[in-house]
Amino acid sequence: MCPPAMTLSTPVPLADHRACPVTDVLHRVGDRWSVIVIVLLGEKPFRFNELNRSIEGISQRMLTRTLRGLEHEGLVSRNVFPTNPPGVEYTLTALGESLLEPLSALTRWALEHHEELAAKP
Amino acid sequence: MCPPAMTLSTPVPLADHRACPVTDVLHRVGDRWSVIVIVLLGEKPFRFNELNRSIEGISQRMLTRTLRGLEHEGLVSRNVFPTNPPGVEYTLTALGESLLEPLSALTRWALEHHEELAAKP
DNA sequence: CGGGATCCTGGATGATACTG
DNA sequence: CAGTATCATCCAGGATCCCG
Repeated sequence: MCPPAMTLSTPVPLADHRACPVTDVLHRVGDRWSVIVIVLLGEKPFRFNELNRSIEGISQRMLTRTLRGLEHEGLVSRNVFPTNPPGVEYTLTALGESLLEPLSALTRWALEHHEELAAKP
Repeated sequence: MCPPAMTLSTPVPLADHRACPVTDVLHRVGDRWSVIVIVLLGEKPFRFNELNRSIEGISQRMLTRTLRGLEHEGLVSRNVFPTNPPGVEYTLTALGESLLEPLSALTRWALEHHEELAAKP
């Protein structure tokens, strides 16, 4: 790696994911929840429990971890409103929104071809 | 999920990955090696050990498993030549090649923005 | 409401050695 | 050359309880 800017085949050290931007990004976003959160936040801002309810199957713990991770990477921003009771709103950063587009390319492919993918379980 | 074909926010059951094509695809391809293999095979056919040498850090075991997985999903095809010594060549299927395009969208994003991603380790 | 802390499990991955 | 087999390890993820 890494394609297509770098010449492939000509070996490039990639001991860990960070050596390759593509693999790196996939590892940050390729987990079970990140993409779902990003796409949801691409629609509108969400509150914590609002997200928790919208994403079936996610645990509080993983939602917290996912949001913290995305926030830490600069894809999501966390805005606290000192109301009563306190409210926390999550939105995409500009960087996060820019990811929406390439993600939708994958989304389209998935919707168009997922039936062709053989051997589910 | 699942965007954008389905209305987001309006909860859709996604107990496991298979409930959402996008998440499903990300889970099949979002592992540590699959994308690398796919992109490499997008360039030209590869032999087993050729791949093994081209992908730094991969173990024989994981290369085997990754190839088997991709083959099983119909993204990669395995062609055996009963020569001496026997040779095995891996190529992308049509489906596999079709994945190359959306993948390159992510690739471009990664190359353009990976520096903006904060907090490596 | 919006989390944090703790314990635990399975699956993904690696190292090493062996084989047709 | 192209794998298989075995054992060990690591970490995402779930369950549960607690807190301001």
